[in-house]
Amino acid sequence: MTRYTPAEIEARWQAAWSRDEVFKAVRSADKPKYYVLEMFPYPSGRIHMGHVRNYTMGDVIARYRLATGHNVLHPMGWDAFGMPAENAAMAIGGHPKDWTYDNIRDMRDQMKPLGLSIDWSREFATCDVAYYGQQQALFLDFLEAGLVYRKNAVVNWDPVDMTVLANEQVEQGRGWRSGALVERRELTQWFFKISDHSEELLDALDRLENWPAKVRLMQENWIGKSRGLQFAFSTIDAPDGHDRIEVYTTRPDTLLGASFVGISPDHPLAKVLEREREDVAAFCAECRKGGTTEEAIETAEKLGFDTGIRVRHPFDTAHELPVYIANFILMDYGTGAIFGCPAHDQRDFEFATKYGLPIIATYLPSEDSDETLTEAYVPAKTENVFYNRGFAGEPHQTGLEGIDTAIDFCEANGIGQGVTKFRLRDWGLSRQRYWGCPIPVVHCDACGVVPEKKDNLPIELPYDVDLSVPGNPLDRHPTWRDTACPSCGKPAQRETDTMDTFVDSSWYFARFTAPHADTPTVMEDAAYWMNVDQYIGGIEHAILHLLYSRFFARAMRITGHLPQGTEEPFDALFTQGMVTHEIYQTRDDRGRPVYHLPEDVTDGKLADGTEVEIIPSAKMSKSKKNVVDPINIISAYGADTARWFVLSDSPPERDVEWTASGAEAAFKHLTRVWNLCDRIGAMDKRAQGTGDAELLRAMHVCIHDVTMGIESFGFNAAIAKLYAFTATLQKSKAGYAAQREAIMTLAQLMSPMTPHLAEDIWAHQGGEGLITTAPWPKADEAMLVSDTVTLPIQVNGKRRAEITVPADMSKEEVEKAALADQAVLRTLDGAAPKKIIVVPGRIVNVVV
RNA sequence: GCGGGCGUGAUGGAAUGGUAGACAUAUCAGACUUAAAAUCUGAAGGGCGUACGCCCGUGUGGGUUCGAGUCCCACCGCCCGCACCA
Repeated sequence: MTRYTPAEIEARWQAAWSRDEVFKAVRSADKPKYYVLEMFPYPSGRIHMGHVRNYTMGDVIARYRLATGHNVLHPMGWDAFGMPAENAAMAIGGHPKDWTYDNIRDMRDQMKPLGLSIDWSREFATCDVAYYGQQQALFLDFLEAGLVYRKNAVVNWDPVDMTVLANEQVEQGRGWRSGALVERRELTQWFFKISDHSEELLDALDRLENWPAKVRLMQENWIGKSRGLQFAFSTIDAPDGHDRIEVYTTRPDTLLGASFVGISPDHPLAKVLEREREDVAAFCAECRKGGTTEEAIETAEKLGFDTGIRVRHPFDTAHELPVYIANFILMDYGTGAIFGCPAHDQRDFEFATKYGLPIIATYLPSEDSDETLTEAYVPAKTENVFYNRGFAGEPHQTGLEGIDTAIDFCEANGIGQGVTKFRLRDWGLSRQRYWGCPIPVVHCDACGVVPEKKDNLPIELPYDVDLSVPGNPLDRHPTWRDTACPSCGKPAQRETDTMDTFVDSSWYFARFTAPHADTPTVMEDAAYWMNVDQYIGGIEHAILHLLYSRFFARAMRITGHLPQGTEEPFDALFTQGMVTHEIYQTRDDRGRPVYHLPEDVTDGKLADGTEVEIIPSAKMSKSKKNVVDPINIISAYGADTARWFVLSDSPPERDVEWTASGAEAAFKHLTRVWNLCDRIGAMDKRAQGTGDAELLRAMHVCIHDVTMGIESFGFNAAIAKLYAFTATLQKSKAGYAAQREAIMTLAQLMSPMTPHLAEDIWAHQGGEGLITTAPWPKADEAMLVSDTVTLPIQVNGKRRAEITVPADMSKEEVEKAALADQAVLRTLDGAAPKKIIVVPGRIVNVVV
């Protein structure tokens, strides 16, 4: 008897796969292709259990597809640009580039022992010059196609770090790193014209049948289509050129309830007034404090400033409304101006109450409702209401009908037109950062903004930078910034902004199809491998990354970098849950929590006997000390155990709790299977036994169940079936031939999850070649049904008995047998059955 | 506020409208052992009963159905996404 030694087994089989290049993806016409992709990692330096779960799921799919005769592409790379590298360089010295490549090396070393079926020859990092140089080429093509442009935009500006911050990087109005109060600042930035594709990106969501409905819905909300009316108020006493104020509303049916007009502090009219009047300038300055985040806006007090300007109501020119500058109106949504209807909008209601403006209802719950409102009346648009100030259509109609008829009425009377607007804004890609892809343009005094020549690409990041001073080191670089204008050749300056790291991850999936090409993609390769058949990653990327990638695929198709039909690059998407762990906590003398590592806690106690408080499972986090390092698990139990565990217990889309006992159990089970293989291998080869047929039937049922499980992402259920079949095999008294067939099939069914153990069993039983490339077992339909079935018998829907009958028995015969059953007769107690329902192979229900 | 999801033993969770609780953890009992660990075997939703068995049971209340964890309606609770969006 030998022992299960994963460390030895796993190294051996990984070497064998590598030697035979079984995972190398090569274009071939004789097999269907299958592209499996997991969202590539940021090279933080350590892999964590979440990575293990994500890549194991992808690996199960990839290995299963390999076994079912597909030509599989399963690549891996690194999302390697970004702020952590700069922060690390600033905190501990060193260079972002060195830090990043060291981390990539470390993480690759930690990942390889997992035995993933990855074609490592396709590996790249987004910070490789070869990658971002091609990204620059894409940028130039996008620029030429009008998919990128420059404009002024309001951004979060950190005055200490001297950089733009993303909304996610602003906490309570302060820069997350510097702690400085964030300012709103207007800068000239590069934008992708994603909003031109709003309609398309929205409509195409319906075709993504194999995406989670949740993700599609989140994208739908994010794109945010709305239909409304755009029209203008004519002004009184306004500065020249502002005799009209354009507004947009989704509730034109409330037009008669308008009691004021509000404009954004960034509205052109506000800007004119700001220059002319000190009080307006002071108010606008006040509004500009604080960031642009939802959070900052949410907490800010609603402020208004009466400009003294008046506008005429379009329906009644004698009716004048005041024009306020208000801090809650955004310049980049709609027209940057609104009309306020306090009766039907809570925010307007509060504003009107604060500034003593009239509250005029245009619809009410019913004809006899009181017109004096104590709060805004905001019913669902689908609710039927009574229009007391309706101007279009019936007095009784729903909000939706009211809106439609109002738009029709206004259009017919020359007051504005119906307009569709989207919430989705253009994607600002400029970052005042060093560790990113340089934007390949040059600023020339004579020629303006000039795109670099493709021949001059890549525009490589300089290595010799000084990160000890805040701000973008590219701005201060002595020689890098200075260059010659690609157009006139005179001295000019490079753009020093780099691209948002989301750009890097928006096309990596396409680059994997030709990772070493000297063009961004190669048509034949992209045509062969695209689309990604199965994409797997976290729900946290439901909106931005996936939306940007969808846009990029379209942009790359337009610019000739992807073939037709790749507009939606991910055929199927799966969002997997996290790996969680309990938190162990005690309190110090001041009652503050002190966290303890799982390995320091035994039976709810510390080594010194102190009881710990156990906080329910939560995302693994260093600060809570509830992190389990995959490396430790692999060295203690092997990769197969780690892989088996993260797939078992919980459905893949849900979180799975890591427990020491669960990991232990996974290891014990794999040991049992290994011992079982050993035992069967030692059997007399001519040994006959009993129950061969039953064992093989159970085996075919298991093939069927596990295959279904893998195909439907029911990995936990598939594993449960494998446990059950292992128990059956363990107890079987079948002969050698049947047992050998059973253990080899078991190994095959386990091979996507525990590939190393599976290979070893295969080899041990004398299997031909590698189990990894052996064809997937097929369930014999004939073997799935047994000769007899046990049917439960219900009386009035309650289970009372069961009968065992031949599987092919007719309905009539089954009825007869059911009614003859002693337990049934007893329950019936002489009552005559009214009806008998026989569901063949399933159940019998007797109704009295 | 808008939108979505989820509520099943002590725990994680199974269950094409057809025997609720598969499989696993934790628990208990037994075998092996001087003993423990490991391993193996078995028990186990709650209640009543010696037993055959009976009653109750998938958040709560109703409905559809021969039959509901599953479908429909309402409510309660939890979780997630979006949101001064005009």
